[in-house]
Amino acid sequence: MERIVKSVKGTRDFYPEEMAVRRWLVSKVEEVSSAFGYQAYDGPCLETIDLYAAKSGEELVKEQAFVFPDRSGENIALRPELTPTLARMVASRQNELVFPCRWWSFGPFWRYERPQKGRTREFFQWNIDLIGSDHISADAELIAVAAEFLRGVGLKPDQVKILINDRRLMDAELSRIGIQAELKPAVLRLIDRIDKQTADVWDRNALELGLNSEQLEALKSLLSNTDLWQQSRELSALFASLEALGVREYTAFEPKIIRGLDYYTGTVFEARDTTGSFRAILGGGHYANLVGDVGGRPLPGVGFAMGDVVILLLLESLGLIPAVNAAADAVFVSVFDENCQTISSRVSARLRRAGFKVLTYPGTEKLAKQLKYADRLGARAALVIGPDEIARGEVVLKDLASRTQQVVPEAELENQLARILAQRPAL
RNA sequence: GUGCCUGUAGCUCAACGGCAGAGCGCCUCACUGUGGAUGAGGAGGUUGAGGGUUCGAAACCGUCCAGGCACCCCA
Repeated sequence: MERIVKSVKGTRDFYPEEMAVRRWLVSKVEEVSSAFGYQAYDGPCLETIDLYAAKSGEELVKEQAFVFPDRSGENIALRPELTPTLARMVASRQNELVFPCRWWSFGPFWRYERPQKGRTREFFQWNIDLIGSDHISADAELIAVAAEFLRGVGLKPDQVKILINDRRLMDAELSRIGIQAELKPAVLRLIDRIDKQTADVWDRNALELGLNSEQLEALKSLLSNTDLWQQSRELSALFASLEALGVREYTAFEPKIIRGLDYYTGTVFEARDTTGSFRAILGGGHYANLVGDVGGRPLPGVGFAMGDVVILLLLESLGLIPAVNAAADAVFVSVFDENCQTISSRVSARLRRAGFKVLTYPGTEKLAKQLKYADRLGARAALVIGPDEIARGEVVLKDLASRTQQVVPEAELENQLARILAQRPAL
């Protein structure tokens, strides 16, 4: 077995079963994206390192991107995120695009990280952005998109929550309790990891940063104040908007949500399972200037990204991934023997032209083996056409799910097949 | 990139330094033109890889690989 060449660390093979699940996920993503009027787009998977260098200093690119020289010596990166690509694409056509524009994308990304549960080196990510609006209802819309997606895959408000905060509010609050501007970035980072450290360790880290004990107490009290959002005009409007959009129950204010990416300037949000046993499902926020780093005129927007790994782990754990079977609506046409091969081929072709999904057995193995094959593929129906049936112009039509069969005149085949396929398979 | 844990048949796991096994799954045959049953057979392993210790290693020791947990970061 070890003679088989290994796959690259942190990558996954998608066998038909996994591929079916991925395609199902993408179909849900596309469904909700289209429902809100978003258009699909994509960029290249290869980018020059310069695209990311604009945001130099960020760990995401310096430490976590796959970077290698191409044959001419130029440094190429496998895209670790889509936002810089999006920024370039928007900036290049800033004069012709219709703003605000609503774009979504689903594709592969790579990050050179230590793989563990919920984190791989190659993953797929849904990106969705509304670009060119500063209005709070744009923020509300993206959060509603996220909520409707979660609802669409069967998650209930008690299983998953979109936690929302606003960096402007936090900035104002930090000022109010007397934290100097230079200290704010470090304090924000500290807030971001409050749930990862024990209370006394966190307190000690806060004091080491330079906070005095009154500031520490004030900070802790504001982080536990779940009504703090009412002091923010933006967040008040946002939650009212979410109420009107019918997704309020999927959302909650959470002052501990900061998000790591620097370019968020307003609303920030992330979705988590309520048991807290998984990583963040999706994360996003409002940015003041998408295209500034790549040489365009300032353009605000809001967007989020969702990786395929965590959401699928969560859905799997809750039994929400539907059994997807490519052959569930297929008809299996058996081949009785060498002499019946032609008639089986004819019937197959006729059924395919009539719109059925038809597969046959290559060769003339004994019927039992052929039917077992059809059964294991999960085909819905099977045909047996032997000498007796040919002589009478009939076909044996088996309903593989109910384990029943009937003899039907050849002319009736399409009708009877359609009838069986229309029924829910009995389990 | 750091620390810790794990790795035995396709899957789930046994074997506490002494012949590498079970259940499920898989294949074949029977039930003489029919698939989730039953019965009878069978295949499948260099114990993640390559070293060391030992009379003897799946087990003990160090290296590498892979996965998981905590950091880091984030989807």
